[in-house]
Amino acid sequence: MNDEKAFLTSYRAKDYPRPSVTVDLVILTIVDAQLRVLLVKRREHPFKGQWALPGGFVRVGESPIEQGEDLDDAARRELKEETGLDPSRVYLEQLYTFGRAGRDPRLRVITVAYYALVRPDLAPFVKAGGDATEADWFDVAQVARLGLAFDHQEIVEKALERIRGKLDYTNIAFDLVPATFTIPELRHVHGIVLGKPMDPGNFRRSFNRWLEEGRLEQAPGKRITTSKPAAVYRFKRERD
Amino acid sequence: MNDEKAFLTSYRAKDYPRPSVTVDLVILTIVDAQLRVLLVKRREHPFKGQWALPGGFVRVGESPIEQGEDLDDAARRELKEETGLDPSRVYLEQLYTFGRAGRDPRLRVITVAYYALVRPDLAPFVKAGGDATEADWFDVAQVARLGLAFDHQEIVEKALERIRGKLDYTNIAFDLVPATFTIPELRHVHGIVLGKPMDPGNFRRSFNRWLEEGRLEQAPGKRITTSKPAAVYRFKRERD
DNA sequence: TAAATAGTGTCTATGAGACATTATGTA
DNA sequence: TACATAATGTCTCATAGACACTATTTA
Repeated sequence: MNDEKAFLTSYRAKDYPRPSVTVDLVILTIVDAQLRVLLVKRREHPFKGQWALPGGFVRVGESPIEQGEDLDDAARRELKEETGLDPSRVYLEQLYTFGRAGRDPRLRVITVAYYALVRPDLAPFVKAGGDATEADWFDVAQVARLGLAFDHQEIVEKALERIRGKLDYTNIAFDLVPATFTIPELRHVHGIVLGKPMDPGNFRRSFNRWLEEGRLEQAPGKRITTSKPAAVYRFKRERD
Repeated sequence: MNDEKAFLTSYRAKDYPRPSVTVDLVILTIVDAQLRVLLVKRREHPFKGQWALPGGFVRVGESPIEQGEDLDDAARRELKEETGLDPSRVYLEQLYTFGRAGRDPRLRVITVAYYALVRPDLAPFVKAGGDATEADWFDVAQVARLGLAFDHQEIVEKALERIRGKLDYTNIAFDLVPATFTIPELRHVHGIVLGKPMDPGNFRRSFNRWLEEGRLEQAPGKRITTSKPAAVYRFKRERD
């Protein structure tokens, strides 16, 4: 026990060079029938003037008992800072960690990337430019042309890969529609994310399975349309 | 451009507290019909004397042009150091990043976890205790009882979840059999990983599909057995 | 020839994809 | 009533699970 105390004080890991660690966020939503990602314009070098993923440094404490914030908390904090949204109302998941030497030309930065799914009815409330930075939603199909800063293009692609893979065996699609939605609306979302239209009949079949499984329930009301209105559903709130 | 230079020198991120970053490895193989993980006994506090995942600090450079090693390289280096195996002959994939404040009682440590699959014919060559540390292979079903150091139990569970999920839609099972193998042998591996025996007929059906897809090919020779010997196959070497 | 294991075949249920058809609400 | 879209139904094909059966090699 004395032994342990002695060790704790003599521990020298902090004498070795340490990297900076950031969280970067791939914040996605659907606007105008396009899958869009929130980007911020860099106001400083490097990559000044280019678009980048929102993100920031993980807060680290220097004492053993006050070590700073958890990674997930850092991601939630950044989400809140960049969008103004309540993190509890947004799906957030760790994506991958990018740490190539030289990915930041200044110094060694390792970034833990997260992706977030924002329901489109909340997207308009995202205060574009939270802390006076320019920010906007971009069609994910267009970001390659923008020439993103750092390795952020790669991070966006990894996020798309992930959500496309998880789309049909998880509930994540429900975080890309408003609180209530119709079958055709959800079908369109799937089509947009996967980049190809879904068959109405086949999609409905899957949808009905989800209903039977209890992941969904019918909601009161109907959509105001110019033809036959569709029934309205909602997601039964408990996360997978 | 002058502007940029000025910024690079004045950049102050290094004045903020930074975490230590490590890579930890969940190195798996199959020994005696059990899925086993390589653990090392800690020789220092904290958790002195307890079993832990092998791992180590990511090497970080302090100059912008010499920033240290990539994360994947750090994982490969640790793998080589801990097992003596050629990393090019081992399947290695980033798993998840664990960074809860307090997970290391000494100071803030964020660890990027990787998992590795070692072919069982290579496992005996793993020099248990590479750098004079005690090391051994443990049945994954038993590690919970050992009381692993840090949050390593959680990391192992995440690795198992990952490989179980990827088992039937990727080629990873081929990294848990010797270079040549029979259908029953591969079937046993699947059964061991998933924790339940596979049906011989059904498994063979899947196997034949992989053959048709060109992921496998028949190899010369047969197994020496006490009854009817099975045909021998090998994996067509190109990674998914 | 018996034992053991490799290897084959069959029946059923499930889900995906393609596509035709019917139903229902609005203008 | 016409139009638009929601909703249903059908056919085919691929795959998984359960399980019965045949074939082949060794001792």
